[in-house]
Amino acid sequence: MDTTTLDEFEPTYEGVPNDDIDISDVIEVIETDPAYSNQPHEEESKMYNGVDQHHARPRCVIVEQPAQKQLRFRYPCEGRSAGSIPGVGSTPENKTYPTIKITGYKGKAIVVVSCVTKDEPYRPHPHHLVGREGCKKGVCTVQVPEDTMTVSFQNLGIQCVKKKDIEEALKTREEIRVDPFRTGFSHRNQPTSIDLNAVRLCFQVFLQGEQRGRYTDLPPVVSTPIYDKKAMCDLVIVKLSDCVCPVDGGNKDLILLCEKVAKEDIQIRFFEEKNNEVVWEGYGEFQPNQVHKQTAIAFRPPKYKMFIQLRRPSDNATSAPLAFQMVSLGGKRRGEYTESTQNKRKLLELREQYKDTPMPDMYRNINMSIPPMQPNVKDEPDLSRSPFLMEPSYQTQYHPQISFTPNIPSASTSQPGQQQIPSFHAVWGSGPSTSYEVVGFPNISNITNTPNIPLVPEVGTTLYDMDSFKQISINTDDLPVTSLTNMSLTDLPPDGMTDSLDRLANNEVDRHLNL
Amino acid sequence: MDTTTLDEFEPTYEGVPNDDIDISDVIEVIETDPAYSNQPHEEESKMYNGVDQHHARPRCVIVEQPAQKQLRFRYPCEGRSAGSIPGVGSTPENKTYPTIKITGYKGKAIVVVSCVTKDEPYRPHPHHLVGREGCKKGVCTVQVPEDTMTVSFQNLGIQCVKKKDIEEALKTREEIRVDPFRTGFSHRNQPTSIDLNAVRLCFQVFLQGEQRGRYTDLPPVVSTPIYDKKAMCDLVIVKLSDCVCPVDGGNKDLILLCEKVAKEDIQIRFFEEKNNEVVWEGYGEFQPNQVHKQTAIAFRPPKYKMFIQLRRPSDNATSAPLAFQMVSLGGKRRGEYTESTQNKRKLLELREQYKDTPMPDMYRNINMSIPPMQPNVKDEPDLSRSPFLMEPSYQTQYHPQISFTPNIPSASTSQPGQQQIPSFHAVWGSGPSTSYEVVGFPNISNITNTPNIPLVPEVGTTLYDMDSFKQISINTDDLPVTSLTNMSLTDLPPDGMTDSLDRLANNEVDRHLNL
DNA sequence: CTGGGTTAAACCCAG
DNA sequence: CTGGGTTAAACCCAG
Repeated sequence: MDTTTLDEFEPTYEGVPNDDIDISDVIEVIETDPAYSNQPHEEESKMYNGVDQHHARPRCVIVEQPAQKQLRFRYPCEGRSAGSIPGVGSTPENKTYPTIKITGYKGKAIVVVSCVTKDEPYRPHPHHLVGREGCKKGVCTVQVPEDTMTVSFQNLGIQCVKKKDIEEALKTREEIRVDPFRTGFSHRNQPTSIDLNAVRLCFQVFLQGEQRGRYTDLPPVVSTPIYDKKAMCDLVIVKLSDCVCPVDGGNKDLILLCEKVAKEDIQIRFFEEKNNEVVWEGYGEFQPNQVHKQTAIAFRPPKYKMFIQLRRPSDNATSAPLAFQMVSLGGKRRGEYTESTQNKRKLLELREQYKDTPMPDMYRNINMSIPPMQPNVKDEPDLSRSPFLMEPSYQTQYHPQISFTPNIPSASTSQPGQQQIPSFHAVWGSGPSTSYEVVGFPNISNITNTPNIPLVPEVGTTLYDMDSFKQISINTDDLPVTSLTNMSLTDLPPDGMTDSLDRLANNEVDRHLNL
Repeated sequence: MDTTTLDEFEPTYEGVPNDDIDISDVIEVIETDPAYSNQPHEEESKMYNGVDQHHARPRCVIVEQPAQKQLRFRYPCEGRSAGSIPGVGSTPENKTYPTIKITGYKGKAIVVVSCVTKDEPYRPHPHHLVGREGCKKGVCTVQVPEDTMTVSFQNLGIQCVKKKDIEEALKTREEIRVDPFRTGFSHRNQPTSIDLNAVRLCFQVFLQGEQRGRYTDLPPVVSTPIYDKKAMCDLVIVKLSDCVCPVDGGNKDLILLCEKVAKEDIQIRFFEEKNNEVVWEGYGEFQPNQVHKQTAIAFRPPKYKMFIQLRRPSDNATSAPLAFQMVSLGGKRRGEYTESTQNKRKLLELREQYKDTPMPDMYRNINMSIPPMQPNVKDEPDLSRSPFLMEPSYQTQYHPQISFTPNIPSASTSQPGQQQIPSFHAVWGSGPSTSYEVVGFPNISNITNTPNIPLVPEVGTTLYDMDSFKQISINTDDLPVTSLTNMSLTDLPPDGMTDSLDRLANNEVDRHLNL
């Protein structure tokens, strides 16, 4: 192995970067080492100073990766510090920074940090590392403290070059001979091939050999990619115009405000979970041109789609499933009828009331008439043209709730798994019918024994009067039930279940103020 | 008066710009004329060639002003033509261009067009005029056809300089001595003082004197300002999340998508017109930070506010008005009750049906109980804390429609007064009551004579069944009317009245495709 | 000074 | 080639 004399290297006190190191000299190691490559350096360990060379080969290990998207790259023209790359695990209370540790060696060492391209081969990246300490000509050179053999880079910013300056920046890099993977600098001539929104940190460690001033290099190590926060922002729903919609998606677009998205690369995913498993998902319908200025999307919620099959409880046998789409009556002739919906609050109350009563899953045990559909029903049958639509029997009396949960990152920390998940509610529309969602419940009489309906209901009991009335109509079957079909969930104020999303729909745009 | 020899001036055939004119020489006129100023040139007319100097002083008149915001200024780096400024009156069918005419003179003349600042004094503006013909060094020089003495500038684009290049651009302008109002070029040192988003065209006309090659200048004329289309765009509502809301504004924000607006300088105005007069207006409530990325606004619709007073028809005497705010019952305790609304379609039908029946204005002749409010009611009484709120008598049975009209510029032309005005509907909420909006109508029996209500209404007649049922309940007064109070207008599909806005809410985001 | 929103400058796609 | 949307670069405000 070659070692290199680093004449000017004058170690300062431990742990403090040495601004006097001339990178070119450190780089000499690389330049003059014919065996240098990306492969493990098999022979090297034996000559390291102070190493137990039989138990551990000296290595550079990244013990704290840089955060991926926490830092905005800054242009030189912004005339300011470029900030500090935090560590992945950094929190406001416990800040961390990208950190490396040299294992299998104790003694003098120098680290040179530079930007390389995100993708292999890891070419020198024109962006500059800047910071209070050790940064010169876009690379950062620090002496490793001998007690810990660990360096935490507390002030490493990324100063991005503009396209026009790529060539110049790479020329500089070539001059100081920082090309960790020996890829050369030919990419300087295809400036557009370089992704300016992502870099990796590359750590090159130089160990002092037996003679003071002579150094040997370890294989370079690259970090996980770092993305420019400005370009690659997290997906964030800032606000939603509505937090309820009919099960068939309705005939009105919703509007979602969001952080910058690319109109050709964005979806709105609705999903339903049960016991932590996704039991249903659907996507908001919109064309790329419905993405407004990259920050808002007008879309139609998905239809809640399901299948129908026979099932025999004794042996769990099932028939082949048929696609089955529930539509509100309003869907029959678009624009013709009111979209009637069901009182969610009441349903929840009923559920709560009967939650200990053994009964089949509400999602299946329903009093529903099934039209004689063809076995090979298309995935999305155009029910508006179905002959069965005119069948009264097709008018469903099924009114469960579904909820799905847009992914809302919590405000300040981006810890996965700690997200606040407001829910969005689809509501079952209903046409005229004489039975209702409560048909799935036993003991229906329990909630229909309120025979005295005040003609002018007292304020504060309105809802209950309505329910009573409804039950009566269900049981007596002598009143047109159109009276039941117009409770609008969209008019419902938030309750416990919709509260978080309602906040989103009403206040979340202010979050920048409140953080 | 001085005249100037324009040695190199070789007139080409009429009406065609002469690229060979050296502007500097034309400008000599200005430079060497000590009397030159912004004031009218009193003495000049007598010496013009071919002029009836007793009847008209030669003048340059702008016969077609440039369009104000139709052209995007282009940077040199965009490497392309900068387009053509249309005339104010330009339409796709009949394109016009900025045009000047020289009156009171017939003969050889040259026009020099350059950009000056929007505000007085009209200093040379660094932006360049570019175009196919006659444009050099940022100014345009054209020979005036002698037959018409009119020049229409069919290809005049504005190439904007970037801030850094202001100084250089003004230096060039100084070199060619184009400074129509003799303001000098000192503003070159305060580049930030120059508004780069607006210019005026300045026309300087030089008349050929008796001797060929000798020219005299007319007072410079400036056009109306031209704004960079990119910077100063028209206010456009692209989409609205909802086209109905409760009269009290509701408890849900609406979202409006728009073209770029400044968050500190934008309002959402709601207004109601009657016979072309604005009878009510209100503003959407939002904070500047509710403006999302300059292109969307989350806001709360205004409350529809009114006053109450006594009026004696015989002499038109009126009492002092009291402020009166109608609220839906849902407003009483937020989150407590459903926001009940009224079936707008039916109301419209009723109106249509009775439109020829003499009756008082629906907006006043209503069966409404008024709580004993204090004379000095605040403008926006906090009704949620009012003791009267608990009074059943306060529950209004008043259900008119109000509509107001967001200002939607028509797509391609910006002709004032030719706008398509979709309407937005506020709906009156209602609590339980035994009478309804129809109380204002005579002959109520006319619409209640449908005694046979099918128990299972036929599909397609649902709405009518509902109406029949409702009327019955109104007349028999023996059914709880909660059944009536839950027809959600927000669930209503568009009808004729809401159609245009509904299209806005659903499709307008696509308009870029369809134009 | 920082984070981060907004504007000005460049770039580039679709018709 | 155009109009006009989008990205990259600069600028700048508020805490």
